[in-house]
Amino acid sequence: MDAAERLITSTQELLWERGYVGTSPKAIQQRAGAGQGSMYHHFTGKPDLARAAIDRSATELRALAEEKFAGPGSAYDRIAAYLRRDRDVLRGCRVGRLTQDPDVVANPELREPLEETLSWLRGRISGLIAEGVAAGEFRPELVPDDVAAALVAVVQGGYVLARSADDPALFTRAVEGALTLLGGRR
Amino acid sequence: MDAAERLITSTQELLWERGYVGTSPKAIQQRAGAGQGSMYHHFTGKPDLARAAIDRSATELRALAEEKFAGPGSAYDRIAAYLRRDRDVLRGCRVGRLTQDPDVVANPELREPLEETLSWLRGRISGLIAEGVAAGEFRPELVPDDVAAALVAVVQGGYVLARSADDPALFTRAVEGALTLLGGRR
DNA sequence: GTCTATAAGCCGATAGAC
DNA sequence: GTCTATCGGCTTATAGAC
Repeated sequence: MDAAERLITSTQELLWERGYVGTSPKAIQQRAGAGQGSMYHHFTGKPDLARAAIDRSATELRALAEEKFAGPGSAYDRIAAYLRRDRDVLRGCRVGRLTQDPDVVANPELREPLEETLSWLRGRISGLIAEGVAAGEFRPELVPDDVAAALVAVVQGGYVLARSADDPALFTRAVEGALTLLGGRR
Repeated sequence: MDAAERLITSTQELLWERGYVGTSPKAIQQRAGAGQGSMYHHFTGKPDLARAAIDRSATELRALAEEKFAGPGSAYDRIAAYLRRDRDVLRGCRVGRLTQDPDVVANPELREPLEETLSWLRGRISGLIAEGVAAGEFRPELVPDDVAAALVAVVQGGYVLARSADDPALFTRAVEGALTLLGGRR
């Protein structure tokens, strides 16, 4: 693994753990085992490197989600598989957490991959809801885009609850509550 | 308003805007119009002042929520009133956002008010769900604690969605989706 | 109570040698 | 490509005068 690559993965880790404001070039360099010169040779600065790292994390997240969305079973089954997928809950969401970073949200270059990822997620789930409604699996009054937003929000908010109490079980509670509300094969 | 008071409210604002890691004593002092000496006279340091500010924000949040929970109408009505209450959505949650701050979560003194607040919120909503189930207003299979966690998560996650897209409407989508799923007076 | 002075170290970056 | 040197400014205090 070359230096540029190590810088990106180290930045991914630090952004996940400490956010953008809490991550310094120095910390990135130390974790990557690279010097100042190396970092500023490969990237124009902290925002440039962060963008590369966020893009990488976004791609990883989509792949993990798609694995469940494309799995077997009914629309409900696939949504449930996504919501219940193995997560290191107390670490939070590698993409969603950056939403709380003022310097990320204020910078269109850095916010773009966040918006794209969460938008894709909503769209993917919305399609499954529509599919389930058409199949008579879900109540017909469900508005796919709204329900999808609610489900994505439950995941993001589940992390918040879990971290506030230092207890992953609260994430599970929120997800199970949402699945009961969704109520498949009524 | 004396200096100690101005320091607390300034810290509340900055924690809300920039989080704990992103808020420096210097920035607090400038916003409060107070000097170094003043701040370190009234508080032992940044964590001490932050704790006072977080306690204050937590109290404010509970009061705003209780206003809706204690309002008129059925259980569904009161939950809907809470979920739909006026919010400056793009600012995020003054309490929930601190959950993403590694230095807050790592410090039991700072995490405590977060846990208490979100726990109280879940408990309050759980009680309303149980009330609604008993009244035949909600489906009997709803598990109050789980549904309450899901609804609190929708609010916290709604902020995430809205901030990711710089669009408050996504918060509204998530909340309306959740209310449809909850489906009062079935 | 509030002020100013001082501190060691980090922040994000640039410059130029190798 | 990577290294070291240097930069002005910020960080989180502490000390002591007023």
